[in-house]
Amino acid sequence: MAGKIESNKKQKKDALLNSAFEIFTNEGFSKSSISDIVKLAGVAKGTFYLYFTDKYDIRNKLVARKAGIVFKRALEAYESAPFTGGLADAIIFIVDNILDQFNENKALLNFISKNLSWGIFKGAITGANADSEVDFDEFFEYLQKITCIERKQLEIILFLVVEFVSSTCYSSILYSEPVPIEELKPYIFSTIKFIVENNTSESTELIGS
Amino acid sequence: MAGKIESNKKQKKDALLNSAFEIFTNEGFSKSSISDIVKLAGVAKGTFYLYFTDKYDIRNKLVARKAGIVFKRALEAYESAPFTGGLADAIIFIVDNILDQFNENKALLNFISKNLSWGIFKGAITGANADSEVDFDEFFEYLQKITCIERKQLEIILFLVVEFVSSTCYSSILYSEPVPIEELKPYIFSTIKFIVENNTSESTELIGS
Amino acid sequence: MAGKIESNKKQKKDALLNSAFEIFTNEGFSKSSISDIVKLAGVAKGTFYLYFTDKYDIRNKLVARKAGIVFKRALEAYESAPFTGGLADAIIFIVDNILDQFNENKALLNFISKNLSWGIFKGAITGANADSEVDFDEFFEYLQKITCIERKQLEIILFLVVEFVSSTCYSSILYSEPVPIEELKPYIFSTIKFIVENNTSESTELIGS
Amino acid sequence: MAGKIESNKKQKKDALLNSAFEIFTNEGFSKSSISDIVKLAGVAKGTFYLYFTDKYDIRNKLVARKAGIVFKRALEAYESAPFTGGLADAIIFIVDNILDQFNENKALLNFISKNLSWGIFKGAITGANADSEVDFDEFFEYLQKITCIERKQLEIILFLVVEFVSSTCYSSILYSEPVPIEELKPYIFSTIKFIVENNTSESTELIGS
DNA sequence: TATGAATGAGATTTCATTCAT
DNA sequence: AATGAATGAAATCTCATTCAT
Repeated sequence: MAGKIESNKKQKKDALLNSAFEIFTNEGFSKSSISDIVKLAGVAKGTFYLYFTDKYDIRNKLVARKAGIVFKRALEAYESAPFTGGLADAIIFIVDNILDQFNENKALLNFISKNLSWGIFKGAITGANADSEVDFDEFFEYLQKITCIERKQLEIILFLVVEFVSSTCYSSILYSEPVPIEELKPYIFSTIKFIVENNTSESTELIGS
Repeated sequence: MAGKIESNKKQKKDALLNSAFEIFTNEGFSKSSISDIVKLAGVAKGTFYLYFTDKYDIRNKLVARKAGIVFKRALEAYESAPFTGGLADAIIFIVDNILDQFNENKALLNFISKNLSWGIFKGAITGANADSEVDFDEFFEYLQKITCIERKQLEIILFLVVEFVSSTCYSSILYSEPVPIEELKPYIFSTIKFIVENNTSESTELIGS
Repeated sequence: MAGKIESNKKQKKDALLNSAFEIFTNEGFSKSSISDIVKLAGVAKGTFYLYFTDKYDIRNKLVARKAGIVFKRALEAYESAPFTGGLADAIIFIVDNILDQFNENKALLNFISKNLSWGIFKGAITGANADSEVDFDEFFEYLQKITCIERKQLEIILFLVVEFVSSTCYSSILYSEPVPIEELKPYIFSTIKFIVENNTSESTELIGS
Repeated sequence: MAGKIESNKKQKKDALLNSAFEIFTNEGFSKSSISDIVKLAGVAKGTFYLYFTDKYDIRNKLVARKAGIVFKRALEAYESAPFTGGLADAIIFIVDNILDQFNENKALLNFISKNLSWGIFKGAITGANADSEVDFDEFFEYLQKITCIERKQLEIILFLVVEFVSSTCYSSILYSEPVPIEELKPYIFSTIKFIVENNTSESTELIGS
């Protein structure tokens, strides 16, 4: 019984999140209204305020959730691939997978890249956010363990990579500007390789890979 | 005196642009209203609509104008400096100057980086936009001439650099995340150097420098 | 009590309709504002938009409703009168009653005749409009049954009468132009008599009257 | 020289009248603005106020002018036709011609019938209005002379005919409701014949026709 | 929990009119 | 006579938020 109520609650919340994503990507955030979202979700206006404090709240939870899903998929692909190579190659593998996902789902790219900042990314990392699909903290510790790179250095590297990739892929995938993504990939990958290898000791290797 | 009317018009338009910048940076774009802007500018509400179609219009014109000013200053500093070095060093010089400007004026950074995309950047390049302070087209041709790099290649390089710098400096300067800008600069500069040199023939040098 | 909410809604809508009529007839349609209407109705501005899409919407609903009331009253008078005579006399009786109503309430005449067209009249006939006080469809079928005139013929006759009466009574009642209504009535009635009798078989009589 | 200035003035005024007609018929009176009119006319806003006091003023002058043109044409056709018959037939001839003109130019019908009232019609009759193309006064005296009907009687007859025709032809020509104009004409004409003949002595004939 | 009618501040936008040139 | 930039009151319409049910 309680479970049914629980799942019913989850259902409404999910309906709101899905509707919000639909509206945000179609109309743009500033032109989206809570009225639109609840109408599409098929719930009453008041219900919105039971789960979210305002438009910004639902957006942030949505970004973390969507980014998490993308990231989780890429990680799963990486883990199930017969993989050998250093940290740089591992990151490139993951980035490549993410770029492909975005290429398939441009609305998603548009939404995430317009709203994902390093701040939200780090916020998601804390693991406090229940809406995120991944525990970034775990992933971080995992990376530290297998690369033997100190936390701060690792954070800088990831920061540079994340910012570089997200900002360049945006206009390339969505508008083929200045060139289509397939043409841009070599530049992106070689730069990632440089960023990673130039900032880690030469001997760094993925332990256990 | 037809000139008097013209100068009066320019004055009104400038007052609106300046006020809009003030309001946008203090209140944030979505919380800024046209009412606020005209009040601060000291003009009537209807006057706003003589010069701009809506809030988005004035924002875009403002971004191009402000970005142009920053860029122009950096270029002037570069040109008046006793400079020797390759293209990479030239770009690094300019980027360094821009980062310093942003560090001094964080509101400006916040405003520009939230709204400047490669699209707007390229839009500004066409020179069609009368609100821009620089003719990027000229600059582009100038670069081509002195570097002997073909247009497309040059565009990709600039794209990578612009996106990389603008996305990384944002959280570093404004929030010191993941590290303060001075600590991040070495990473940024080495990456720029890599991007430029890895994508140009080794012999590329700034002619006449 | 769901009924309480329903009756509350009806109350608000009625308040808006009544206020709109008041404002429209006093100020004229184009000088009436939604602000004025809601102020008089004692509801919030937003409430207006819960029930009507704009000024035109409330006007059309108002015309149908008011015209329906006038018509209904005339019909009731006709039905409760000890009446003998043909179709022409029946219509004249009804028209006479309507003219008297308008003569008593010139604001109503002004409002209706400026906005009532055969289109709206026919629209009201469909019965789709819930704001109309009469089911014109029923009335139409009723007329057909008792007069044995085919639908199309009946429609033309009514059209001619309605247009003739509404257009002539307007300036006569409101401005006594070219002559006061009492002086004009003989002309109107004899013309109605001609229109009806000239376009129906001589034997047409109201069955059951 | 003075003539040139005079004609220049007339040119501007005409441009304004023509543009106003264009805008009124396309956008509807209430949605037409003086801005739109002057833009289409290619004159400055201030110029409008040199010739007209406001939107209503230009509309009324326009109605009188347009109605006058239509009427004048019908009269000319009547005068140049080899005509025999009574007053009723003469009026029917003129009405028929007007209906044909309206059928050819529905925007004109829409504009005139929405704005022509007996008041404006009579106002036009005074001949004071320089924008009217006809001197209705003359026409009226002419009619009196040849029909020997007293002024008041004549006015009532014309009033009934004008209102009857204008209100019925509107929805018939524009919307074919309740039937197309060609199908409605017999009803209109027979009613006109009735109105005229029933209200004049039997011997009334057009003298000199 | 869930609803959705009601709110009303406030945002955007229009436009007749003026007046210095 | 002609212009058109400027005005600013006033209109329309939106929408986050509340609260009685």
